[in-house]
Amino acid sequence: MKLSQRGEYALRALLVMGMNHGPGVIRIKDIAQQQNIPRRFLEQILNDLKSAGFVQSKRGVAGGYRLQRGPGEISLADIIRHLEGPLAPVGCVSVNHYQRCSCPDEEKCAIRSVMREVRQAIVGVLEGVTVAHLCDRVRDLQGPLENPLDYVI
Amino acid sequence: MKLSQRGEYALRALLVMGMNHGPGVIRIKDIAQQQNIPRRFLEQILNDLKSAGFVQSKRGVAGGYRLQRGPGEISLADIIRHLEGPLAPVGCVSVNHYQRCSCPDEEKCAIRSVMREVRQAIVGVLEGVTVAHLCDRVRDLQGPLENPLDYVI
DNA sequence: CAATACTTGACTCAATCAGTCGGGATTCTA
DNA sequence: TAGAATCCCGACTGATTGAGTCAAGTATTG
Repeated sequence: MKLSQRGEYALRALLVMGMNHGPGVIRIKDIAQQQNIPRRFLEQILNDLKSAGFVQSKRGVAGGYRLQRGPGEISLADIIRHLEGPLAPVGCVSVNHYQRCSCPDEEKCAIRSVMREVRQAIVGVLEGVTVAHLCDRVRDLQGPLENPLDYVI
Repeated sequence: MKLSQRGEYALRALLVMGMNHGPGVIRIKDIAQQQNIPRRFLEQILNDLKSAGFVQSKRGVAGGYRLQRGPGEISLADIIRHLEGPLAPVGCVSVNHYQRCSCPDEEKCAIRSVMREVRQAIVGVLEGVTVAHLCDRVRDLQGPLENPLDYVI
């Protein structure tokens, strides 16, 4: 029940890209600085997000990254599933990555039935939140007083 | 967002002890056989559960393990917290094991606010289920037709 | 062409996971 | 009181994962 550092960095980076979504791109270096993420490591992560289709990149001098789809079309569930594997706490209740467990009778397993509820609870939250929602939250948390260019994530 | 093998074995073992709760004890060997758990590994796990106060043991010929507290007083949240650490997906939303993260401003962090919801969802389920509840579920899932001595977990 | 970015793959180092193993300490029973 | 059955304890291993680092390469623009 843990989000890795890698996963957290990815979310933060995607959020930055969400906040700045538009035709242009953002440099890795800027994201890294703004978010306190080791640059080399972030490179690796963005590369991964790219080959998974979450972001696209542009090389060369004015290069950088941007979201591939709109921020409203990327749910946290999608992202975390890609980065960390199944959301379910055990394989035997995972819908997308089901894996049989070693218990005598899965159908009658009480632990499984609880874990299914846990899974539902997690997925319920994470499916419902997109990068766009995250951006909204940032704006809410920020309050209307601050300079919109000064936002913090 | 994962329960380790160790954690799963522990839950299964505790459930067996819950189902057989009474003055007597159950042998490690029996639990291991019934639940398909490597015996040596289970020894290690039960030892841990013992020093954490979940179970007590009796040595010698008629030795074995039993729950220390009543099955209704042990929540899955307690058990999993002991075995796997924080239930929260990130340290910065953990109530019992808070840990600051590297984001610029935690109070205004949108990701954090989502993760707090995820934590709440998980904890909500796991705090509400005790070993006694698990036993009830076993009986429900089993149905009234079967021989009560034949139950399966 | 030079500077600036992204790209790719390999590499390290530490920690955690899932067990295994040997031998020791207790307790019951004959 | 011996011996068998049980739990107890610490060390050990081998594989995997986590968190980065690094070097050299490729594309783009001024």
